[in-house]
Amino acid sequence: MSLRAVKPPHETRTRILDAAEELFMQHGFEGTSMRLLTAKAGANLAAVNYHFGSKDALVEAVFRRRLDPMNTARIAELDRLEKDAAGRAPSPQQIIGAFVGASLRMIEDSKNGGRNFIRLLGRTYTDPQKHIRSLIGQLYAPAMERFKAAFERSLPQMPRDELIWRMHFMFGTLAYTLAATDTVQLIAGCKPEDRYDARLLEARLSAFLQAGLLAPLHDAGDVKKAA
Amino acid sequence: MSLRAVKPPHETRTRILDAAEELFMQHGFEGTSMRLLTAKAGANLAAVNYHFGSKDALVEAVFRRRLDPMNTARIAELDRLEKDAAGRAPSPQQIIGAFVGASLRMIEDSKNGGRNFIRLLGRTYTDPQKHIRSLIGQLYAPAMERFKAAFERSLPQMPRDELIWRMHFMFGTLAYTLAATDTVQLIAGCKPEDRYDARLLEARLSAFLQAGLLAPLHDAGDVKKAA
DNA sequence: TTAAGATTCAAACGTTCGTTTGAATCCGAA
DNA sequence: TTCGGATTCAAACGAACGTTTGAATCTTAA
Repeated sequence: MSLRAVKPPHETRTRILDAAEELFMQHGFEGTSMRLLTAKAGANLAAVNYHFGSKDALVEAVFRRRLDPMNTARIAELDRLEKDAAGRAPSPQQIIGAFVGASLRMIEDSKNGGRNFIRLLGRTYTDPQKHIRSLIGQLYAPAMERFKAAFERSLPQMPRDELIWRMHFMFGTLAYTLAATDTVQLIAGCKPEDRYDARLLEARLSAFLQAGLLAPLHDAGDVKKAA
Repeated sequence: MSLRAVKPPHETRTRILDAAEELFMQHGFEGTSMRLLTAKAGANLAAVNYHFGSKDALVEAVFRRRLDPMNTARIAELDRLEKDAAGRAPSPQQIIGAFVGASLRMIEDSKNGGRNFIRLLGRTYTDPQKHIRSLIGQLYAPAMERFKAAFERSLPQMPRDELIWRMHFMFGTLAYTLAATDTVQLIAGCKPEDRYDARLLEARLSAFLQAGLLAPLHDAGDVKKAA
């Protein structure tokens, strides 16, 4: 039919996921109504419940669609690094690159909603709803264990507690950097355009993260920097 | 009246702010209904609109109550550092300590809702609603300019662009660390109890931030670490 | 004690929310 | 061409939302 031909060539399911990705980023989960969402997707109001079951299930589908392949790619990249290292452990810099690269590569494809998703993802780590946070944690778990083990092998002299905290800090820096767009202007004077020069951002971010990860160890008692 | 005596001794306005702080942290702004909020505060449903005008105005009041004094304290601490330095610029480590310390000191007071607020604040930097982000930015602006100038004086050899990004990264690490509570378990094995040993957390965080801020500069072209 | 302003209260307002329903329509296989 | 499952559609559901109202109550000062 002619009316049908006007719609984008994607399936309804995909159009809904795309619209959800963008609107969730713009207005949040609760701030995005089914009516607005289905209208943007060019679908009927009932389409979400038909295809996904509920709004919550749609949220889950939005994250699964992108996060599973992204973490699979991370693990594959880490596998490749360890294979190339031929027995020796990859360097912290390489491991950081494998983790960060996947996010920044997705920022670059501006045609698809990859950039939108990354920004949405970065914010969702701290979502108020516990079941959403635990979903994210669950989707990340395999990659996280894998990278933790890689860092442990690469930094055998670092106490486990300390490593976990530094991974936490690194993850946080990445998450915030990806989620915060105009908040960058919190520190005034930053041109928001070059946020999306992914190469430059990756260079800056990697340098920061690597230095933080390798920071001199502190004493537990009183704290003076060791270097 | 005896009924009145049962209520906490605070004024209604204060009880509402306290309840809002906690519920906004637990359920988010949109996820917290006026009915739940006023019930927790022991106030009538209409009390929020009477005392604050609207829900949005309440959100603003929640942030102003804590953020203004916190940033005033930050600036005062920085003033003290610069006075003690007697002409010379305070060290990056000292400047970081002045900024981070204010947040972590507020985490420690567990009687008041300071800890709740800090976690709420850490998440709100990336809130979907633009007017909320810009409110936060507005409340931070004076302190941010002040600290940016202090870092510039302390690190005269660092390019301005680079410094802004590194401040952005530092701010992100702090924000995420404060907002992410159970997300720490993303990197499995972390005991959530010692999150609130503020001294230890501050030591770890400061070491990480300082190393990141002072990371070797990279070349703009291809990126290999300089050290 | 009384008058006046501040505050609280129960009740209701209109709107929007996510979801459900059952009929209409599409579409590939028989 | 015809049938049957998949999909779309308009319409409606009850619930929950933020806000408003006007009377009741408390508080304070004359």
